[in-house]
This record gives sequence, structure tokens and C-alpha cells, in this order.
Amino acid sequence: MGISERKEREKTEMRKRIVDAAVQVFKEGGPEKVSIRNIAERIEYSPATLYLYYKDKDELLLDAQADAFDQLSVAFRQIKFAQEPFKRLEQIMESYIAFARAEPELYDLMFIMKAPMNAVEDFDSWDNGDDAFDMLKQVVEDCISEGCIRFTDPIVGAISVWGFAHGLVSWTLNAGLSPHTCARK
Amino acid sequence: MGISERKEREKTEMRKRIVDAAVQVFKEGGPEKVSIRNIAERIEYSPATLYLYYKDKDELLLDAQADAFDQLSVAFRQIKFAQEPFKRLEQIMESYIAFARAEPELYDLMFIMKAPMNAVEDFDSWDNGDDAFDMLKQVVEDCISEGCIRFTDPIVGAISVWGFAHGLVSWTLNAGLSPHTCARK
DNA sequence: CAAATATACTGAACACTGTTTAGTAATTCC
DNA sequence: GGAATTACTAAACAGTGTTCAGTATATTTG
Repeated sequence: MGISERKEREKTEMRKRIVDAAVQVFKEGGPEKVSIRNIAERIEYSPATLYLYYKDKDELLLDAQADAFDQLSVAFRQIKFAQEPFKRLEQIMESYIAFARAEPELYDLMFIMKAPMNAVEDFDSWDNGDDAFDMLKQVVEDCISEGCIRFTDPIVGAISVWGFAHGLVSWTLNAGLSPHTCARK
Repeated sequence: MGISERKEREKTEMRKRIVDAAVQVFKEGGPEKVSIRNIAERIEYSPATLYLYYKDKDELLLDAQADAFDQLSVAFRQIKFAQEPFKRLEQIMESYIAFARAEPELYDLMFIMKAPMNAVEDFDSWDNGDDAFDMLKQVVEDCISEGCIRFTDPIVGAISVWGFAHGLVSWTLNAGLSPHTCARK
């Protein structure tokens, strides 16, 4: 019978509505406005209802964070990549930084990490960032193959690049990404 | 008259007591236990009293964070630095990562950033990390002078190294810092 | 179709949180 | 000594995440 399937479908739809509301509230009001009550009000349900779809707030934010990371992946995928691997690395870094500037709230949502991380056993079973990270890792691998970068392990290299970009974002209220900034072969 | 000086002294002593209590509570119970009430109880004062010494919780945590960063600086200063600049860079990274592992709570306190950051106008007037960062920057400068690193701007280089170390800490539940991990000239 | 059951939802409460304010106790000044 | 200043606190306010008893709604059964 299709009725339990419909119920299942409604359940995932409801979860999506909740997550969307959470992201929206976050974008509008920042971290401190993302309360269960605010999210519930936005979708016109009682606060208690959210607990029928999410175990707790951390689990909810984990999904909201996944949403934000998905949008970063989308941004990465929209890059018109060059042939040169190193050029591609620059492009992906620029995209990362541009995203952080264009969507500061989503960016915060990604790196408030602590809350969503509580919803997960350990760092290994946290996979919200995997998509975006894997894309970066791929480019780093290409760089390694061409020998235009000093790392040997693509994961370690990707961590370094990611951390670099992240640090630059924190620092950089000022200028745009200067060309030779990226000259970190 | 020395009475107003004593008052002044008592005021700074009280602030220190509060910050110490905050750090202690943080170390014992993590971020969610650092409530005004818990801090106040530890020093046997009423919660309201803390507001005679700190404008709000963010300002208090800003000082607590400064405390944590100071301890990182101390760790850096205890390094018996080698002659080779690049070796020094490895040493400072190892020290950073060792600190994060030895004092995970203090490390969290440094990078819960958001709360203390609210107590400050902009990123420029946040200087809690300046001491540690400057030490790293100095080493990076030496590396640049010797040409054993690819960056030209020591600040940008230091950001990269810092971000790299930070990323490694997030990643690295597993192994210790493998030697060639640091081979990122 | 009506009764019984399962599902979806909510109002109200609990134990917290940061913060403010009116009022009390202690200290300093004259 | 008494007046004025300072240090402190109890109590309250508005908000938080979360739970639970109870109420509607929808589904299944007789």
C-alpha cells in the first residue's frame, strides 16, 4: 500500500521544511536567532513538533550545515576550470573566498562546527564537507602529478590549502585575493 | 593617598579571579558549562557581581581567551629552536599541534572565537593571538630570507602555516605529526 | 458506517541561560 | 560619630533547549 510511503515522503518533506527554515533564520538573524522556537514559528508549528523530526538541535543544525556545504560544492562546480592544475587550485581558492564573502552567514554555519559536531560520534563520521573537500583534493592531486606543488599526500595538501583559504578569510576584511597571494606552490 | 590605588589593585585582582574561574570551569566542563552562574559560584560571589567587573559575558570570555593564547605563547617560547629556519618552522608547528592535543579545552577556548569576537569592534582590534602569531611570523620571515619557503609576504605565509596546523589538528585524531607532513616548503 | 487504534501535534512546564534593577551591607570620607 | 560612597546581592525578566501529558486527527479494524 502506498500510504506508508506517502507518510515517509511527508516525513522527509517536513524535515526539509525544518532545515530550510533553520537556514533561513540563520541567514537573517545569525547564530543567536536560530532557536527552536524561531524555527518552529517560521513554519507555523509548535516547538515541540520539531522534536518529532529531530532528536535535538544539534542534529538539526547538522543538516542545516550540510545544506550550506552543498551550496559551496555548487559554487565549486560552477567554476570554469583552466587546464593548468595550479591555475585550477587558484580558482578553487578564489571560489572559496568569494563564497565566504558572498554568504557570510552560510560560511559561519559551516564553521560553527561545534554544535553540529556534537550530533556526530567522531570527526570521521562527519561528512558534510566531504563533497567540497574531495573536489579540492582532486585538484591538489593533479598539482602533485604535475609537480607544481610540494606536498606528496593529497589529503595533507588539501588540508593545507583549505586551512590557508580559511585563514585568509578570517584575516581579509581588506583587499581581494591578491594574485601572488596564491603563489604558494 | 594609596587607598584608591589599592581599590584599583583589588579591581584587577578580582578580574583575574573571575577570568581564572572562567578558564577553570571551561577546562572542566567545556563550553556549555561556562555560565555566569557557574563562574560566580566558583569564586563564591553572586552572578550579578561579575557585571561590576565585566560588561558582559563576551568581554569576560575575551580575557579568558587571552589567557589561553598566552599559554600557547609560553609553549612556543619553551621551544629549543634549531638553527635552520625551516626546522624552526617545523618545531613551531609541532608545538602548536602538541598544545592542541595536550590542552584541548584551551584550544577550543581559542577558537570558539565567535563569542569573544563579539566583544570587539572588528577583527583588527582583536589582539589575543598576536603574540603567538608574531612568533610564527618571525620564523616565517627567516624562512623567506633563506628562500626555503615560497611565500613572499610573511603575514600571508604565517596565515597559511597557521591554517595548515589548524586543519591538521581538526583532522588528526589519528597519528602524530608525520615528518614529511611538514615538508611543505 | 462506527468503534478502536495509531499517528500527529501542542500547551504547559522544567531547568537552565544572560542580564538588569532595586535595595542592602560594608567601607570611606568629613 | 554621621553622611556619602562603594560593593554586593536577591529577585525578577525574557529568553533558551527539551520533555511530557493530553488532545485532535487520521488510519485500520469489526
